[in-house]
Amino acid sequence: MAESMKGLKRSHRCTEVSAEQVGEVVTVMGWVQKSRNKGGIIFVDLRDRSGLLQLIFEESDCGKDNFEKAEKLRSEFVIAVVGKVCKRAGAVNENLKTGDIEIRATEVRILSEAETPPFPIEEDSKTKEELRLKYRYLDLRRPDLQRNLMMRSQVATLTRQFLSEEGFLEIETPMLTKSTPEGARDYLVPSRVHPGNFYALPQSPQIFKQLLMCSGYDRYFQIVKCFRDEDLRADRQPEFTQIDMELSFVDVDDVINVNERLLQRVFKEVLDVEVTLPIERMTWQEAMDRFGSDKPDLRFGMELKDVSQVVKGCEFAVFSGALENGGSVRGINAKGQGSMPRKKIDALVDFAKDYGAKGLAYVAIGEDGTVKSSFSKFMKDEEMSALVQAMDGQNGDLLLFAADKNSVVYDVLGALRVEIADQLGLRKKDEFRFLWVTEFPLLEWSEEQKRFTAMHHPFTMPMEEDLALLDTDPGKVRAKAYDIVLNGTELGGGSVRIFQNDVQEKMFHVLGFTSEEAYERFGFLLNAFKYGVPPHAGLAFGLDRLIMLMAEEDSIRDVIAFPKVKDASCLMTEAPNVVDQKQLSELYLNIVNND
RNA sequence: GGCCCAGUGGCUCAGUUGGUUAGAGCGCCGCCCUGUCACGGCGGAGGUCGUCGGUUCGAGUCCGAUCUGGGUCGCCA
Repeated sequence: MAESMKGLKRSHRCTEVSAEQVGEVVTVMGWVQKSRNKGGIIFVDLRDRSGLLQLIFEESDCGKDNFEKAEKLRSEFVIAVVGKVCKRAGAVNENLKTGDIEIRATEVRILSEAETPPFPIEEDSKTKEELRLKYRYLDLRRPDLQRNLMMRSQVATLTRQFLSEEGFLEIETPMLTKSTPEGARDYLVPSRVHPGNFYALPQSPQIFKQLLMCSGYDRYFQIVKCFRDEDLRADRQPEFTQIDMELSFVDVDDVINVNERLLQRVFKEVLDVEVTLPIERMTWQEAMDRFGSDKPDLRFGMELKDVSQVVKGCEFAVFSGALENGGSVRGINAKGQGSMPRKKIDALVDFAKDYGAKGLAYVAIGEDGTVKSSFSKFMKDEEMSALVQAMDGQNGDLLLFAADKNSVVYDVLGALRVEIADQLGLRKKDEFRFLWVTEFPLLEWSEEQKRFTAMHHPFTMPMEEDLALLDTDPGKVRAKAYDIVLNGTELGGGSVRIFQNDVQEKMFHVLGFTSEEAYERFGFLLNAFKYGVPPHAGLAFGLDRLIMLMAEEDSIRDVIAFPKVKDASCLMTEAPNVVDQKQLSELYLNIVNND
């Protein structure tokens, strides 16, 4: 028995009504948050995306029929109310933006009744995410998610504004495109017209945006969905959104400059947070040496120290063995954690093992200066004190050491550093520490494939001074690649692209592609480059991660309207799902029975 | 694919060393209440403890498997 809203027009959102309108008649529409029936007087909190507004019903104002309707109101009913804005006669509610006023209703219409929702529609929900995602349309009514999505919209709008002012053109690129099996796993779409052939959904518009540079569009951007068929994480979804851009006639500094100004604008306007420019920069090597990570969290210290020289020659086989195999021994100093219970230290050792460490050596320095260590029996006193001194170990500190090949040592200590900071509450969400990480290695050795693979992608320009190394020592070549890091999260990354055919061919050669293979995969790009290509460079932000950090959330699921769960399914729509045999046969596909 | 955590009325949880009719708060339903806003008062309904199997005289509680969700390693050019 839903009523029509005919003849009514919403005049204000809930919190758009203020004390300035006292005496005016307004029409508000929204959801019933809560009804408090006192008998002869009924209070109703009305909710819309702007917030809450109190309605008050008395029979003397609205008449018998309307009052009886008001008595029937339950949570989540959708109603329209006409009434007069009044100063509150009773106490002011300090918790509400509209806490000093109320609407004295003269007419109410029940536009839609509602069943009791399966979980409370409220801020800071305690309800299991599983249930919230099944009823996402109800979850999205909650104020925190509404705030997040409104913030997301604001950031997107500001980004468009800013980039447009900077001369960027927004250009769309195809969603149905060609698989390029280098990199992440593709989502595939079967072609009906070409039986047995497949489109791939883009992992990024990479090649298209480079072609747009070839075509003279100069500065391109796009806020665009990208797809990767890999396992999910708190900050990884199979479909996610990038702020993607590419610029012609530029080098590293130009890309960095325009993007840090974009970040500055967005953080100022959305959060009123000042981002001081220029944003700090650090080479990849320095980031690894100091933080054991290519995306260091600068909100706290606990930097890595290389103590290989200090422990050289000691009797501890773990240390000497690592050094003999070309590795290193490094440590971090967890200040003031010397009294950490053995159980917690053991948990850290287990944590380190997850990252490939065979173990974790520690030195706990008591408040009185006594040293407890997992390896003291292998160390002479003077060796131990030299080590403690090298780590700047004070009374009450906990020193943790990893000894292995460098990549493992970095991984272990980098992760440990973050874990301990988390335990100590050093990662404050309202503190924003940006960092550019530059000079990434161009290539990394794949043990699995027994060849070099591109660390960024195969079109990344090597640094000029390292070009010669491509022939002699490819692993040492640094790239004109850069990542923007915020609070230990990779927010985005990009590179200057190769635009010279000879360099590109050399790159493919190092990657182990024959020219034929390279042409088969990227021929249209290589051909395009033959007809005049400007030097160009670009960058892409992960919009979901950006909003997650700005909204101080722990998962990008909280800033995506309809996210997927861990196994990449959607709990609400139950996608993916089976399709009709008819649909399949049109695609010349058959149901594969794995049983 | 591996490891870790969780799964008890609609929601959030408690459930002692396995032992009679499984509890609480909120929500829900009914009645009452003209200034509430965590409204209040009285009354009421509602669960067999994710699922399957096992141990036991007896299992929410122990064991195994499995499902679901989360975190993470691998993976993510």
